[in-house]
Amino acid sequence: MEELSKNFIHHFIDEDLSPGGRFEGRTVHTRFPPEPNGYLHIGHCKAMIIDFGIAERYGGLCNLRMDDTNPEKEEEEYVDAICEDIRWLGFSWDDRFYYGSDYFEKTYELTVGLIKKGLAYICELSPEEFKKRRGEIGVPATSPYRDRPIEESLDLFERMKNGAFPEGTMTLRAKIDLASGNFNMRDPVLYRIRYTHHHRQGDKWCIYPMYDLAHPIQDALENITHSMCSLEYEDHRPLYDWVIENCDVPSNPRQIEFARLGMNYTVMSKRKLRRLVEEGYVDGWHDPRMPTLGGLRRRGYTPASIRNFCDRVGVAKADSTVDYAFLEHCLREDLNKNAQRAMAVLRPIKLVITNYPEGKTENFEIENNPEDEESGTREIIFSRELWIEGDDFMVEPPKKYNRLFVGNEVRLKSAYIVKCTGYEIDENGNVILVTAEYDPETRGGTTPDGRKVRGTIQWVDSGTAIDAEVRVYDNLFTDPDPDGSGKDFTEFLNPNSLETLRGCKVEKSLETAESPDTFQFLRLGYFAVDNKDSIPGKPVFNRAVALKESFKK
RNA sequence: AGCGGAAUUGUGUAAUGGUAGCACGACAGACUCUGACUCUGUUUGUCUGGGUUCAAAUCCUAGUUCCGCUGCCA
Repeated sequence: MEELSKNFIHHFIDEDLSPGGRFEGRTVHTRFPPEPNGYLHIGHCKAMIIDFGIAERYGGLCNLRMDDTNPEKEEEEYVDAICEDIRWLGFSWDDRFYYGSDYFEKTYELTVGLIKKGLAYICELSPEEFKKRRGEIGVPATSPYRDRPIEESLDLFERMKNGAFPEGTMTLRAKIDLASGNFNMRDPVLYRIRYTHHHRQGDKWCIYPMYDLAHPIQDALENITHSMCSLEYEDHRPLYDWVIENCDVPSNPRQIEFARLGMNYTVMSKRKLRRLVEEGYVDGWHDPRMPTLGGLRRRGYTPASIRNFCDRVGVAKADSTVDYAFLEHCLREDLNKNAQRAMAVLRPIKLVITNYPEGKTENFEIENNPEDEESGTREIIFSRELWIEGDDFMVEPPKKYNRLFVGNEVRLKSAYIVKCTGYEIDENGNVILVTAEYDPETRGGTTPDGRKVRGTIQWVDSGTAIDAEVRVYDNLFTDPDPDGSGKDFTEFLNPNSLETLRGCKVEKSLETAESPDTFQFLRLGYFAVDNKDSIPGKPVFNRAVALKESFKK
């Protein structure tokens, strides 16, 4: 068996599986538990890589569970979107799809058991009152209700379930330790009253379990062995274990915490992403500048690139900020292998080949992806008048510039080698046209005489080119750490995060391309067609990675 | 202050007492029908002070810094 590198979770699991370990002889079983109150982002993908990945690595299973214990925030709309995003990434849960709310009945029963053991009681303190009694660091909390007789709590809990009391008037609390330094153990609330319609349970329930009660029970009922969650739940682990130990559940899952994904030039918290959407800084959850899976998809990120990224950033318990450039690297890697190429120019200027017959056209066959023979070829049309990229010509070229300037030869990709003979400028001094002569001996871009031509540029036939609108995206924030200064993160929004280029020219093949996934533009970077936004005849391109500066002085 | 965590190069992550490695970035060079990709090379790191040991990123100890918690959210 090959040696895979291990992270700290693997070490824990190996230990649990080894002879005498906690789960010796058991099948590893994990779960991915999104809360259906928003859309998934790349941070969730890291969690999926961990949850689904560990199951796969150990030959186990991973459940998908909608964590919907709070009726106030969760909506069905998100459930479908979440499933779709997970499928898009390529993870599969087969028939192991659950809702946390499916366990409400069982959770209620188990909780009654807790009360019977004298481990939970009905508390009539309001949130404000409890806050006053909660105590301080080193000062224990006080509770006038924790010695309530078991029978009385049992009765009140049942009536609470039956809707006898208004919201906020009582809760069920665990009887643990009012003096604990870990405030989560100071008789935490287990159930609260909410007369809110639940997206699946309707109005069946008016009491809802808290996460700290519901989650361990759900894990145990699903026979989860390893329950991975983010670092902020570390303080809750004693409570998680308390629930497992004291409820009559069939298994004893182990909670393991890891640091969530942080990336520079972005924000990841659902709350902040929601603000960006609701306050109109972006055009919805799927705006290509968003780190949501929907946004990344529209920006040209492939599932493979995102998964690979999340896999390679690793897992640890230290807070980390991963460089956005690494995500771009992972995309480039995938695109290089798999993306179909096409030629386009973003800031076009005209190139006239003066010794090429007027009215004549030629077809060239060009490979769709030089790294992938399976990708086939396509035809491109060549004529006397072409569009070329504005910065592929310079009046006064700096040293080492090997594209077009008067007297220099350059290769028009897959077509001919041309020599620049002149240019025209308008009244403002802008170059509006470049002239060149082609060498008929170099058809297909070859040099029969073996001469070296260093520059190769991209071009589009002017007679058949399609006018396109290209959107160029930059980071959403100007600061690598929008949260770091203590200021509101919206102060660092990048006003130039979206630039729309009109009058771009792209090759005709894009008009009929069946499913134009992703294209690479010569020397400039990679672009993706955003199918959702494209207007027939007017392809829209999104920049998928940062433009590489094409020439450095 | 109480409780719980964490510190390895610019960034992320390995090394679980035995050569501090890998990836990204940056820089330099080679190659190239994409100034892309690829390849080669370079630079920079164990938070600090003590201790144990033939040997410490790893174990002990005393500090420092950072993060999380004081919802009837998850």
